[in-house]
Amino acid sequence: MARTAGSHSDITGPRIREAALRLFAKHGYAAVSMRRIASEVGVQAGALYNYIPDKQALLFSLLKGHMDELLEAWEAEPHAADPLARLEAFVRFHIRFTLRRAESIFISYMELRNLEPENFVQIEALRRRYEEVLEQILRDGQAAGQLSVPDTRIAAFALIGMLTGVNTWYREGGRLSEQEVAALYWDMARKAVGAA
Amino acid sequence: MARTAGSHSDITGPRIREAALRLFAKHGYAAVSMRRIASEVGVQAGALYNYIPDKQALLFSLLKGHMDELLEAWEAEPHAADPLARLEAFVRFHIRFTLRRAESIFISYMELRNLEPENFVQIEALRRRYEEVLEQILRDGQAAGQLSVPDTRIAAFALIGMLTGVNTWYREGGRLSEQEVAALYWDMARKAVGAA
DNA sequence: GCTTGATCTGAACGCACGTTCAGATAAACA
DNA sequence: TGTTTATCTGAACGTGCGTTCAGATCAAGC
Repeated sequence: MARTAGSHSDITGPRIREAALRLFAKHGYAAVSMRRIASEVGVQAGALYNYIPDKQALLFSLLKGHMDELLEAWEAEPHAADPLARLEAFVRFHIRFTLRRAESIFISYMELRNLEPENFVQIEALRRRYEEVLEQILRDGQAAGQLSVPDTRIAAFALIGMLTGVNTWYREGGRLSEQEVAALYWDMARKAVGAA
Repeated sequence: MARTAGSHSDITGPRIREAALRLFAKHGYAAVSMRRIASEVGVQAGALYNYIPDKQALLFSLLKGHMDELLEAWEAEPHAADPLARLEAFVRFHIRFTLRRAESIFISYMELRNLEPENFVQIEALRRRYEEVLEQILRDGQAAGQLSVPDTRIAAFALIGMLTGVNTWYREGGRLSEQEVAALYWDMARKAVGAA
């Protein structure tokens, strides 16, 4: 669907990001050409440069946008005072986010290595902040005697790895609903950290 | 280190695979050129084609080799009859393998999407066979009343995700040894599946 | 209805890609 | 020592890459 010249700024901008996200997730950053993204949007490659300085900035913007959205969405979540309740909220939140933003989650793990150093450190810092959220919950729960893990830092990594793994097998319309998956993972996560 | 003409077949072959493995793991398949691999080996790009038909076959060969080694290494492991003991052996085996073959593990998750369809299905089948090993252990353990998971298939995915995640943070010479890491993960894995 | 300015086209830039192959080289064997 | 042959070089092939830019196009504001 070729686009004629004129003003489509409000449409084209978001569509570039959507197409890039989808294609990067499917084929990888390095394997996707600007021409391919442009053709998906229905535009010539040159037109992309009205919206982004270069390909690297496009990748960074996608990852930064994703991490910001992730952290903001967690902040917007109702915060229980009780550590165990907060852990359950975190697990369910993470599963939900992982399933609904599968492509973003995917590329923010896969494409870190394709970020230029100064972009990498920014994304890495945001990721650490998210991991820190979980670790703090575990520390609080441990202090409250509600759970027991050998090492809160490692436990945080282990839980996030376990939860994020859901997008290697989950397919919409499969045998389990999002709620059922969340319940299964919460059951295992709760036990893994030694909570009642 | 430029190589002069003549016979270095026994050296060059393995070195191509080692260089490709390292570079693919670091930068990704699509981002690594044949010239770059060749230069790492100390040879011109054309010389690679004495050893591999093309770039895709090189990737496939690395992934196939890795999966074969993984499955064979598990078979070679002493097999306890007791399901819980076998689960512990599997966890420790998987951690050990993940840490020692970090690059292979990494690309066999990351580069699946860069395999051509007929290559993909082969690797995918091997991966499923490995997952099936774990699921069978969980089923046996469940039948023996030694553990309790809500769904053996999902539990297998969750455990593998949790264990494999170790290579996102583990660095040799860090604060924990391989044995300590394995002990921590086994503690969490055991609890996660509701074993005593 | 005309002008302005944002938006897009289409061609071009230099460069690097995967792959091929004739010819140079040196190790292995007679 | 001379010959053979596996191995590697170096140049070339067509292709596609990210990016630039002059000029065409059209929506919006006067």
